[in-house]
Amino acid sequence: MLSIQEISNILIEQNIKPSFQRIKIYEFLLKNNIHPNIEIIYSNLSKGIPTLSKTTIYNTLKKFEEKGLILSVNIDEKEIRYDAILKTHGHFKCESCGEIFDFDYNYNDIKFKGLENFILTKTDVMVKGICNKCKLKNKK
Amino acid sequence: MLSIQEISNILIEQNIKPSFQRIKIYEFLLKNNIHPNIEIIYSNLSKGIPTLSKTTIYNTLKKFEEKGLILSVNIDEKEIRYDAILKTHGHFKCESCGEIFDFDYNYNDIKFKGLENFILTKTDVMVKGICNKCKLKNKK
DNA sequence: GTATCTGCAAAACATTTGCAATTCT
DNA sequence: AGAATTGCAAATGTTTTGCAGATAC
Repeated sequence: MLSIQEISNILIEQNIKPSFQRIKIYEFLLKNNIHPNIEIIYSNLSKGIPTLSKTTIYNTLKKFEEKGLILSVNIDEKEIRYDAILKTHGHFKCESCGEIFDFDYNYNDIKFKGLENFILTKTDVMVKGICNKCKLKNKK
Repeated sequence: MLSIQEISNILIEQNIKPSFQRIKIYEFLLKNNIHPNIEIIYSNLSKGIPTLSKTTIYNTLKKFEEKGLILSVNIDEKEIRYDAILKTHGHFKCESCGEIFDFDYNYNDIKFKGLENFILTKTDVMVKGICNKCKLKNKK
């Protein structure tokens, strides 16, 4: 796990001034690979930082995404979720329990027919369905 | 292009009572393959149906999606878009002009590693970037 | 001491809900 | 008449904006 100093250095490398709030938010994303929404980040961090505001979280996540430090995940119609894992992967949302799972796929396997001259900057494979746990639960 | 009668029959087949509003909304989606949001559907159809309310459009699209007649497209963080094309395809959003393009890909090319026992009900490949037209425009 | 960052309060939107009026059979 | 549909108005919930005070270099 990364130290505060290491996290701070990552922010500086990305041209983001490492404030206390920003370090804590990025640390939370790194430690909790749960594609959190603003609410989850807020309720977890505000315990330790009572003055933390949601506006700061919104501002921070927007800046992180602009700088390429994190990705927003749009699989949930209602709210934006965030992911600090930059390695290519897809997202599965279980429509029964609501949980979001990462899965691997091979980017080069996909032939994007019709986008030959386009510049592709972000790809996300979004899958919905029922996860194995819920599938077994519902069988009973 | 389908007649009102044919559209009506499609709705009946899907167990949807073919009201005037529903027929017009589905007809709009079929005729305009532009992944419209609620606002676009409303502003276009309310010319011909002055009493049409957005609530009805929301209700209708929700019902259409439940019954498998259309798909919601979530590539735009801000709002839901709708698509009457059910054939497997991906969506590309140009971050310069905002337009959404369909593209083809081969579903069977993708190996979903880690979802082996899951039930997959909906897959969408979402790509963002710059479309060719905007790419050329920006070069000047 | 000037830029930036933070956070409160209010605004802005998309979507949902409650409910009464309308329509259809 | 009875059931479903429509649509207005209000509520909800997420994200954005304006701005004043705090913080950092």
